[in-house]
Amino acid sequence: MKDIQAEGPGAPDAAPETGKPQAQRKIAGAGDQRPTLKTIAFMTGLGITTVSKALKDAPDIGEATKQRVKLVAKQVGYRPNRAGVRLRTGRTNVISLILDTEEEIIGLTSQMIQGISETLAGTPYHLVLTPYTRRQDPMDPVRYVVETGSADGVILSTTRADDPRVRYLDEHGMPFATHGRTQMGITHAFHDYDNEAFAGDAVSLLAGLGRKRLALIAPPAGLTYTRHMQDGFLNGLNDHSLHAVPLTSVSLQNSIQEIAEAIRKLMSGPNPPDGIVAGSAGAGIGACFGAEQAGLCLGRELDIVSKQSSFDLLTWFRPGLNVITENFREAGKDLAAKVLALIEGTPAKDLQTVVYSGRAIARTQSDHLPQPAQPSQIP
Amino acid sequence: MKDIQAEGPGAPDAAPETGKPQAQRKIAGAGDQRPTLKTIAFMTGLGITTVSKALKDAPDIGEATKQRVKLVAKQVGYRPNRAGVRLRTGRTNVISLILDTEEEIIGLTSQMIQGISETLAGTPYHLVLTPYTRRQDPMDPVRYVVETGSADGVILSTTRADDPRVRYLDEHGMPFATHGRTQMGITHAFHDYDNEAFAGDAVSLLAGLGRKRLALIAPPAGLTYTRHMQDGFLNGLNDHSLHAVPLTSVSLQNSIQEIAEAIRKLMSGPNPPDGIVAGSAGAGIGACFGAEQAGLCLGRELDIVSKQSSFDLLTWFRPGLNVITENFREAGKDLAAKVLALIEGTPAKDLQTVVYSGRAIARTQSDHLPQPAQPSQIP
DNA sequence: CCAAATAACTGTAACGTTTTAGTATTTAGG
DNA sequence: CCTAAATACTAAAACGTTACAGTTATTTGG
Repeated sequence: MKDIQAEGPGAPDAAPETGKPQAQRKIAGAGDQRPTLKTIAFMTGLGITTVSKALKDAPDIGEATKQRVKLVAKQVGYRPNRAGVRLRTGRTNVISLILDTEEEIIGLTSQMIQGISETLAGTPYHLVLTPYTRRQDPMDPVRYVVETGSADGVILSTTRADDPRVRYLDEHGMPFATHGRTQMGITHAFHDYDNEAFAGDAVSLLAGLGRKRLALIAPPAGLTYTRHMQDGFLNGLNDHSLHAVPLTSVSLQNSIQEIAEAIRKLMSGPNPPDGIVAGSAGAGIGACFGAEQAGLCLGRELDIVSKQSSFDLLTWFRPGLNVITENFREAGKDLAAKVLALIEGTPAKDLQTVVYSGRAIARTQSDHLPQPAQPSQIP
Repeated sequence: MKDIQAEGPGAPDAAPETGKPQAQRKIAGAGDQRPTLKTIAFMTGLGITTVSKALKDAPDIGEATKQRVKLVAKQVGYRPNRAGVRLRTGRTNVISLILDTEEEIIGLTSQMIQGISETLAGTPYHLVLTPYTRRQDPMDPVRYVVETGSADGVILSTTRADDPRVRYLDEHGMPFATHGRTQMGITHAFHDYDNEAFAGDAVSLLAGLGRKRLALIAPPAGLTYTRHMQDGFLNGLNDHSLHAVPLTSVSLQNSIQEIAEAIRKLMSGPNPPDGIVAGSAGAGIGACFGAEQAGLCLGRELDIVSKQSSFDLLTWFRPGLNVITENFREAGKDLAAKVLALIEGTPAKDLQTVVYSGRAIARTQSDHLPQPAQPSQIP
């Protein structure tokens, strides 16, 4: 148990005020005189080294002394100076979250951050955001972190089956965990949602509703989970002897409007699907709009199964829109925990998780008062 | 112009590889041998001091020397060591974003982060997230940042009219900018959306649609913009001689479900409103659901005007749902710029902005194919 | 009783940077 | 020609921390 050492915004209570509220400071941002090891050394009459060791329970310090030092440290509200530690040890106490700011699976960013913060609270770790845009090379932020040593660990999102960032981080020995798997023969920590199961369940659900011709709004090509979701979808179709309606013009990356338009076209064209599996909340919404613009009624002419983030937006969105939830908050929580474990030496092979939230339940029209009373199940 | 000094993930291109890809490192996260001032000093045959000064264009270094030093620095990919700088100067090159993780005005977090990152790219600043939950004292993260001097500047969200965090930061001389104004006689940097104008416009729009009895889904009590929005709403009602329908059971803080339920009740009760102003996208969605559950049709029995974040979700959501956009990305961009300006010495009074996106346009039913062709304007 | 081992503590150096107070060398002023 | 000032450069110290190599006392064991 790091006791006093545990620093960070979520750490044990703040010290009683350091002193008087000093009006001016020499350097921006620094509270005037915060206690250092020297302060404690002076107060206890011990050497700086002794204090340092006592605080981290070194074996060659007397028990009584440790107690004394810790007491004083707590009293004066000692918090180790991050810059000092970092300079000396190279340890940054920083986890870097690298994210594609343009990607916005609705609640993803905030939920993920929330989860990560939850894990990091009470540890000395800070969360630093290292975003990049699509115009940049995705390698940029990764290289930056490694080259400048600006973090002890990294969390990656939007993972690709063959992801150069993963190779780079692995080669450079930087601890990292990815949201999503890879397929490149590198053993690394990851947290993934079982998109295959999701798609499979979605198909089963639609099959149960009597649907025969299904379309999938899939993630953009290249991401690992694109394959997973497609596999699950196709296997599901096979299992239930249903037909696929190809839809390649849009992916989850497209805007709601674009998806809506694509779905409208699809539904208005020849041989439209009677069931749609949407890989994200945005796609689900877009699909609804598109179907409506084509003059169709969800739950009657077609049903949709959509994924949504833990931010519960879709559940009550439309009848005929069935929802399976992926919990990004949990993902963030777990990813952070994995990175911390890596840093502490846990082997990556023990830090691989695939989760699945469980099956969705087909929702009936009765959940939606304003709709015509007509069961969505076609027996 | 900080040239070479400009560090950060968005900085000029990375150095050509430091050396061979070393497999093991002494300390996690550090690339093996990255160049320091000492390296450059050795290479140029100059003293460390000279190099340091040359890189920051000190006046007492010869022009030729500066050129030489900068060239070498660029060649070896020199990046100042953050810990060194921070230890020596107290400067962290960090901006801390303090946010209530439970608050989730749909795109807020990610949009804001995107904006902030945009400003910070190309500067040496990193963005550190310091979240807190409702169970904590909102002062905790603020105190933490000040006491540990862990940032050069702070961005606050969910600002209150009388906000102890603002007082604290001001008293301790920590540069900060708030998203939203305060009313406590402290001059500080802020970026605010003109919620009074928003509500006023929303009312005008509903008045133009012939609506007479309006309800407002307002922010939770205590936040500054709650007052603004209410004022705008009430003034608008006055101007158009409309009536207010009180709605106090829910605020923007409530979940979509809770809002939907409250609106359903409201619409089913005596004297229901025929127009609703929703202060956030979530509230707008909830209001739609609630109205539908009460068996009403948007655009016919009632109209709704909702705010939404720049993440364009509502525009095509329902007919009768009119949208006014608040751009959180711009807010983040501006807030970050303001904090940087503060750090560089710009007085806070010059860093106060209220923006307004402009009026919404009443949307007609014809935008929505599946709806009965019936104009939403009641002449 | 002395050597060796143990326990408890400490000084020095170093991490990379900037600031302070310099030292040479050249130029200008009288 | 000598002093004063300007120019170009630099060594040393310090920021707070930890690793390393000690240094005392005290205890053990032969």
